[in-house]
Parts: sequence; C-alpha cells; structure tokens
Amino acid sequence: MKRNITIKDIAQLAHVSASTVSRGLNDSPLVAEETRVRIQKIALEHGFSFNTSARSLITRKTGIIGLIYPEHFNEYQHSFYLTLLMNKIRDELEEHEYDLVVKFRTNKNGTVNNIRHLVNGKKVDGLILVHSKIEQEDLDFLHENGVPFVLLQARQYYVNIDRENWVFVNHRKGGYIAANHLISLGHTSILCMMLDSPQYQFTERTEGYKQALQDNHLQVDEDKIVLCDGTFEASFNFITEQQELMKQVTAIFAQTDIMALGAIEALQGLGLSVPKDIAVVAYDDIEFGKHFRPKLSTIHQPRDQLAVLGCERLLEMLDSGSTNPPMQRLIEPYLIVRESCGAER
Amino acid sequence: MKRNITIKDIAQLAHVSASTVSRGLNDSPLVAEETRVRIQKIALEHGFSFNTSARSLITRKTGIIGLIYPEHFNEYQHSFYLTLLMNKIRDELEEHEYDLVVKFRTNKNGTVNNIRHLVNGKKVDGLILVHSKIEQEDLDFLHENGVPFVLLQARQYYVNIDRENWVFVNHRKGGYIAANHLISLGHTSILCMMLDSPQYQFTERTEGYKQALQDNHLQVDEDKIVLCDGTFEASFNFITEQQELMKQVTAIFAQTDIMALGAIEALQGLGLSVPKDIAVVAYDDIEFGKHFRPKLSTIHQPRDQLAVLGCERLLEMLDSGSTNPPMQRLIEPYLIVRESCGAER
DNA sequence: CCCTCAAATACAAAGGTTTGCATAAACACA
DNA sequence: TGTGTTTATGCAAACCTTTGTATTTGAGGG
Repeated sequence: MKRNITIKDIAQLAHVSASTVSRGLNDSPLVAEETRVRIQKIALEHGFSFNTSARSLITRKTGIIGLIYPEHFNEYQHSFYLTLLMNKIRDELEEHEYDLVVKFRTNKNGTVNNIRHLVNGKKVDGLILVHSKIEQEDLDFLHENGVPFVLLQARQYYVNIDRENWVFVNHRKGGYIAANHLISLGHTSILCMMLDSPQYQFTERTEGYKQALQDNHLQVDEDKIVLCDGTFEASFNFITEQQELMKQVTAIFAQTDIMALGAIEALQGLGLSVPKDIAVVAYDDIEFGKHFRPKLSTIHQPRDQLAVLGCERLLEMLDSGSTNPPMQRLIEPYLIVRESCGAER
Repeated sequence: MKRNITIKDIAQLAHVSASTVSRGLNDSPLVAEETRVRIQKIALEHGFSFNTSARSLITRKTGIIGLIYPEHFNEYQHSFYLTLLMNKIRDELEEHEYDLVVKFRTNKNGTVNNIRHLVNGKKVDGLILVHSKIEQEDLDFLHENGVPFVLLQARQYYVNIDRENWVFVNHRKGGYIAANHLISLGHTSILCMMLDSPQYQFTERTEGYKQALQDNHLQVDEDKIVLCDGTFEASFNFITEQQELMKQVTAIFAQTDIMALGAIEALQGLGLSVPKDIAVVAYDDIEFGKHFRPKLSTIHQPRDQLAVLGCERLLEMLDSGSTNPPMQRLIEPYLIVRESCGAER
C-alpha cells in the first residue's frame, strides 16, 4: 500500500507548519482566512485525507458507533430488526459523519463479550443496544467508562432503568389495542399466544391483552394464555395439537407475525377459515404482511421513529458529553387492519 | 472518560520495558516464557486492552472490513441482501477478529463516495462489495491503493473482470433452470418478466431463459420478454393491464419473488388461478416464499456460500498480502419446487 | 580469566495528528 | 519611538503502540 500524503506534506507545500495545516483543515479561527484557503486548496489537489487512527489516538474519538443486536437471530428476527432498523440508523448517523459497526452481543460461540471488546479497545464512541439482553453488569460497565449509549425497542428487566437513555415501544399498549380490536368485533373468547421467552416486552403484550379484557368486563381465563416458541413451526404445531382449544375460542392474538402465520396455516389444516371461523391479530408488521392470505391485521411498531429518536439522543450525548437528564420515550404502536381480523375495512 | 491503562503502566508493574510488554502480550518468541506469563497475568488483572487507534497507526491495520451495499435499498432488497448475507459475513469475519462497518455505496444524498471515504481515511483493511454498481474508476482506485476486496453476488459491466476477485451467482443458469422447468411441465408459451434495471444479472437471467427455449426447440418471442420495475406494484399493474397477453401465455418466469407476488395477485384479480391457469416460477428465494399462497416455486441463490467463499478469499488476501491469481467463482443456483409452478411434488 | 555468542531485555524512533504555549509580526495609541 | 495588544504562526509534547537496533546478562569454551 503506497504511503499516503500527510499533514506534514501539505505543510511543506504550503510553506507553513504542520500545526497551521491542521488548524486550517479543521477551520480553526486561529488561522488567517487567506492561509486557510491556500491550505485547503493544496490539500484538495493532492487528495489529502486525515489518517483516522492518528486522529483518534489524540482526540479519543473514533467516529464509530456500535450497533448491538441480541443473540443470533433466527430468520424472522432478521427481517424484523435488521431490515428496518438498520438503515434508518445508518442514515441518521452518517449524516453526522459516524460510521456504524454492527455486532451481536457476543460472538458466535458466546465466548466474547462484544460490548466490552468494543469499549475496551476504544473502537467506538457510543453504542446503540437494540432489544439486547445486556447483563446489568455490562450496563454498569458502560456507565463506569462513560460511554454514551441508548437502549432501543424493548425494555428488559433492569434494576435501574431510570438512569438509562431509551426509546421503547409501548408493548402493553400494543397488546391492549390488539385485544380490544377483537373484542370490538364481538369476540369474547380470545386466545393469547404468548412468545415463550423471558422478556419484558412479551409479558407486557400479555398484560395489555388482559387489561383490554378487564376493561370490557370479560373474564381473563389463564387457560387461554398459552406459551409458544416464536417460530412458524412451533406455532403451527401448537395449534394443530390443540383442536379442542380451538373449539372454545373465536379469535387469536398472536404475539408475532410469524406465529400468526403458523397459526393460520394450522387452522386452515384443521378446516377452519381465517377470519371467518377464527379471527387473528398479529404483532410486528413485517413488510410482507400484506402479501399473505389472508392479509395480516397486525400491530405496527414504529421502527423509524425508534431509530430517529434514539440516534438523535445519542448524537446529543456524543457532542455535549451531556449530563442532561436521560431521555426516556415510550412510543405508541398502532393497529393495521387488513383481512385476518375479519373487520370490515 | 477515565484514563485507560496502557502498556507503560503494565511495564512499570512488571518491572520491564514497554517494548517487552508489547512483545509479551503479542506472544513474541523474543521474550522469555517466565516474563511473558508474568506480563500477561498483570495485564489480565488490570483489565488491559490494546488501544486500537495507536495500534492501527503503526501497524497500518484497522481490523475493520467495509461491507458495501448498492444504492439505498427498497424494502424487498433489504430483506434479500441484508438479512441473509450480512450475518454469515459477520460471523466469518468475527472469527478472525475483524469488525464490520456497513455502508451504502454513497451517502443518503449521493454526495459522498463512501468507498473512497473509507479507504482514504484508512478506516478499513478491506472491502466486500455486494452487487454494487461500483464505477470502474473506483475499482481502479482500489487497485491503486492496494486495498483487498471481493465482489459478491452479481457481476456488473466491468471492463476488466478477470483481474478482480469475485463470487457471483450463475444467473444465466438460474434463468435457464426456471424456464426449463416450466417447459418440462409442458408450457410452450412463457412470459419472461425481466427486471428493468441495466444490470448484467438480469440480462443474464433472460439469456438463460432464451437458451432454455432454444434447447427445447421453442421459438423465442421477443414480445414475451417484457420489462418491469422490480416492485410489487409495478408488477401488479403490468399484469393487470396486459389481459390480452395473458391469454397467450400459460406460464410466467418472474425475475424476483416480489415481482412474482405482484403478478400472482394481479392474475387472481383477473380471475386466473395460479398455477392452474398460469404457472409461475420466481427468483431469489426470500425466506417468506413458503408462506405465500400459492407457495412460491423459485430459484434459490446460495447466499451463505457467497458469504463464506467471499470472506475466505478476502481473509486470505488480508493476511498474505496475496498476489495469487484472483479467485473467481460462479456458484450454481437451484430450483425450489413448491406450488406456484404447478408441478407435482 | 577472557572472549564469544546467544538469549533476553531496553532504548528510541516512528506512525500522523492535535493543542497548549511561546514567539513573531503587525498594528494602534500615546 | 516605545509600549501594549491583537493576530497569526511555529514549536514541541502528547496520544499508545510496534519494531529495528543496541545493550546487558549469563553461559560456555578455550
């Protein structure tokens, strides 16, 4: 790799010192207008670029943000989290000259803590933690090291959430809207297919469901709240094996789109029509929701809003070293009515 | 941010010089076994990590690979490229201690050439260019700067492709398989919905289609090769407006899954059944293909293979500074038979 | 006991920037 | 003309490693 042109080279060419060049290129007011212009012209002509490493070494800024996803995704999570979140985030950050390093919480084998890896190596200026089951002690670690970070999309079971910066979706509200919609369509016996993962966001969706029943003076029947893995197959198998249960309900609230898909296919296998025999409301609103048959009625998570708010706050922390009170935003999901719920449109 | 512990600190604690510490931590044979162990123990106890910037400055390696995607994706491309390619790539590279910076070819406004940005700033050690319409002069630029890179997924119109390292999908073969399958099912009048973008890969898919017809002694009818934007809507509208054409064909080869989806919905709107009245073979094999109705018969692109081969080669170039002859692999797509083609399974 | 040689360690420069402080030049004012 | 101020520039240290070369130490051979 050929030797690159440095500030010293420019200095020689412009007959000034390296420090003046540095100031000139950084638009410092300490350097005379005329000199600045000359320096910048020469730099441009010679295709000069700062050496990022040298710069980082002294400024202690890398210009890189780490985007941390949870454990390895299954395909469904891929399409939900990666697809939609990442681009918006990248755009936002790029506008402020930050690059984005994407990682999971740990490496493939789970032996490396990528968060500490990034921070210890001084590889990043800040972090965006997407729905990641970060250990409490990792959060503490980040605070100790003064690393700015925001939590995105879904709250976890942290002891001291008030101290953190976050943008979460109001999943309780999401569950509420889903159930309430089905009730408003006349359903009184609604199965809640809860995603079987010890995450706050899923208990919240269920809490919302319960609340909606109660607000409508319906009995909450624990037998109608079932746990199921968040995959197509698990959901399909569950419903297929629960023919009896299906006779007792007229509607299903599935806690992800993919679970809804599995359920719907299973119902059809049982000779039941969706939404005629059983109505279904899903959750997440993946991009293909409108292409399935029936088209999925589902709860939309405002992903772009998550990204924009989160990035804004992170950027603010990055350049003010801000000790402002933390930003904590709960954003509202909403229902998209298509076909699977059986509502007239 | 608190001051971090450095090699000098460790040196003091271990009563040796900084250079010995450096060598010790890097497992150099120049340092005595006993000293090495002592140094590493102390480093571990004090939570030492190398400062990446300082290290990069002198070694001229950043430990970062740039993953470059084309222009901003539409939603469909997202789910195809990001979802599946990125994770495999990330895993492969992470295993060799590389981090991944993800970027588009240019920034949001198209004003910044991100490739040059990364290279000039010495931010990356190498690049993976996914199906990116890189300008010829950018490739030249990379060669001039001795930056290792691989081209992935789809060939573009480059003048000197023999010089590059690449892993492409054999899209001509893909088109051939699609058409040939339909022919083998008895279809003789097959519409080829070609994606309207001046990219090599789509002309190739069409070439394969033509070749299949010829090999089966069928006339290639240019009227049955139509251009269409690669979106659901464009495809839907096109078919809806071409009722006449639909009477002349019994099958469609759609060059992406999303185009197939649009076509199928349009056909159903026209009262035509898929695959009974019109058979459809799609292309790409997105993860949700099996959840649509009918389930999509489609050409699968072996994405993981792309990622693995590409990364392997890149890593090889990175640590050997290899001037080996370039690696050029054409990998074979294959047909996945589901429902939309109407074949017995 | 001296010399040579190998092994282990230390020294110092280099990598490319930024930045506090010193210096020089220019100017104003008395 | 001298003093004081402002403005523009230069000097040199610092950031933290790596690495070529020099130095020290100790062992072994004569």
